Amino acid sequence: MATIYEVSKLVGVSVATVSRVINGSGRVSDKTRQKVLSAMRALDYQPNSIAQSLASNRSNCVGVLVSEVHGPVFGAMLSGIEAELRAAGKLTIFATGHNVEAKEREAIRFLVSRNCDALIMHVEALADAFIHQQAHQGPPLLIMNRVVSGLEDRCISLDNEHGGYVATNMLLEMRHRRIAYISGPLAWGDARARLEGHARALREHGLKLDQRLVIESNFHEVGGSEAMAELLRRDIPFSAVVCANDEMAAGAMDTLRTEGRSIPDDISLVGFDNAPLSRYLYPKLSTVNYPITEMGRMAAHWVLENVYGHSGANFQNIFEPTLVIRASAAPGPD
Amino acid sequence: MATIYEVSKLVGVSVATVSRVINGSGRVSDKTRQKVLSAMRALDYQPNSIAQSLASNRSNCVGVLVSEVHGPVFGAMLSGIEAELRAAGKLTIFATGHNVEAKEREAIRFLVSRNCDALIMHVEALADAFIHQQAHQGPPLLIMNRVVSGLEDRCISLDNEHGGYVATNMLLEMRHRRIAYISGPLAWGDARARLEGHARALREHGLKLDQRLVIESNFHEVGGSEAMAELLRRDIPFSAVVCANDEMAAGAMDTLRTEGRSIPDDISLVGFDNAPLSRYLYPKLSTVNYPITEMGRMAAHWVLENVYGHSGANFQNIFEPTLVIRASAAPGPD
DNA sequence: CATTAAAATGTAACCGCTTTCATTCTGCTG
DNA sequence: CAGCAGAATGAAAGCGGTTACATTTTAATG
Repeated sequence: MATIYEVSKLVGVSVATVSRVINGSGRVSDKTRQKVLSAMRALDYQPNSIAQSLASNRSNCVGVLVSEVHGPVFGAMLSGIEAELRAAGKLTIFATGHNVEAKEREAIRFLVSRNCDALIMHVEALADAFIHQQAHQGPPLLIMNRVVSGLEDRCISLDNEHGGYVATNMLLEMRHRRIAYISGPLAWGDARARLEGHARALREHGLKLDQRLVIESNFHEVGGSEAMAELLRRDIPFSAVVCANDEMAAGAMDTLRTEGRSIPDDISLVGFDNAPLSRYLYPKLSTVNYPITEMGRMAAHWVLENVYGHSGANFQNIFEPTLVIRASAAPGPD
Repeated sequence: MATIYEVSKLVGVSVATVSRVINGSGRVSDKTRQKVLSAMRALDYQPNSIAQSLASNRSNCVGVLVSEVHGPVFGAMLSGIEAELRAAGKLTIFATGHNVEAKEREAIRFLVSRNCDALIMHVEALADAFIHQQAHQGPPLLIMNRVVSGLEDRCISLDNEHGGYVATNMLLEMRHRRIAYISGPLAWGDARARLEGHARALREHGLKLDQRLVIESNFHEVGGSEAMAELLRRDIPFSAVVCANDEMAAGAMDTLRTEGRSIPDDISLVGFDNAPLSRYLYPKLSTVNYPITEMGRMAAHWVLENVYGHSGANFQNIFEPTLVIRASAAPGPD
């Protein structure tokens, strides 16, 4: 590979000048610029990005910490981030934390050791304190799907409460009155917020939350399946169920079918996330859209503006979920 | 961040010695090594990976080119690659090619410009010639899901023919005799191979391929849906359908349901890929497993051995697909 | 045409590490 | 104890760029 020296020699200018045309910095006469450019082309010259990074103290890469690469959420998020960054010539690097504190820590170390210029992280196991510390000593931080107090302006998240609200509200407007709820682990903020939204919707319709119709589960398919079995076992009438995510809804659907309940004729079902699987279930699942790709884009956007100095549009912290109406919910009994 | 100089100063040795203990290269007395290590700890020293790369001409990162980051296949592949590489302290970088030739080209340029030590690529639009060229001038190459002649030992792929064979064979053993086939674009090698496997299975059972029961589609859900509609329209009896991937199977399922055909009572259905969605369909889809995560792992493995000199296990080029039996296929008519 | 500010370009230090080669220590051997 | 091989360490030249600062050109002005 040609180096900047060979280019400078070929043109008969100093490397400084070549560097200037590469970076569009400093002033270079038009004539020289053209000569340099054509020499670069002639040699098929490509700046060595590592040398650039070392000299400029800019790696032009941003680290992304996710739980897993695959799976509906992270893939989409990474996808949004990468698309945006790549268009700006920045590199996306990533590491997985598997929702385990030690691994998340280690992943951060790994990404930081690669000198990323910014860090976008989706972590669940790490404590707020650690995040604060990291925010103060490491590269600029952005936190996804979580609100860390004191760092609100660095957090990009969904208005989960509102999501829970619209899900239940839709069922209420379909005249359902006895609505069960299968929740995620209430230790997690998002699960709590979704449930609160559910409760608020009920309140606003003059109903109160019946704790016997709320089951705390684990966001997984099997959990949803078991939770639904438990609900049926309790034998308290309900005509609709909100699940705090689509996976649990899939499990719940399975149980309902096994028990001979028809969806949505006997029981209406609503999920949350609008994960790809929700379109494949039968009947197709009504759910709450989680604009995770958009949120990834926004994160990348923030980085481009605040770290790389691109001027750009306004920053949006909180995203509003919207309803996705499909076949799994129908008007309830009068 | 502390530099190697500060460490060397603190210990009272030269940077060369510190470098030796960092890399475990050269000889260092045990006493000195200990002193250096504790100094590194004291200063919370972390080698600057960029400087290391520049000096050693090794970036310790490998590039992965995929079509998309999200989606069932690539996420899983990336996941396998990353897990393996990360365990070896290597960085995985990626770019998306969107199955468009120009973009795939550009993505390669991008990854190579980042000085990756190896390149793992899943490309569909690029011609063999270009791949050959790239193999000769760029970093070591590995090609996923495609067999490029002349570079067979660099290709990791599924035995698609065998996959097509086992899918159809299962149906034949269930006494189905009239089996339709919804194919992917026959311009693609994998789609062709799968169809060939199907044909061989038929032959081995003394049947011959009825072209009227074969439809070339596009690997997408809508395509599968339309293909199934077309099959029904042709009004040629069949009791089972093999779809060349799960997405088309999902579409086909939709159409069958709309047309009032019961699965598997009226029609048995088999997919291909064992994509996550296959578990969510109703009835759950019987399919052919595509061990893409394993294949990603293997790719990473090859790189670790052949580029980074790790000694390791044997290399496997061709992976065998296996049947995943679920509810969508049942014994056929006598 | 001399003067001068601005524009264009060059010089060279530096980014933080690796690695070659030279030098200094060790501990043995005869 | 001289002589010496091998182990341990150090000195310094890169790796390929960026950039502060110095220097030379250029063009405008009186």
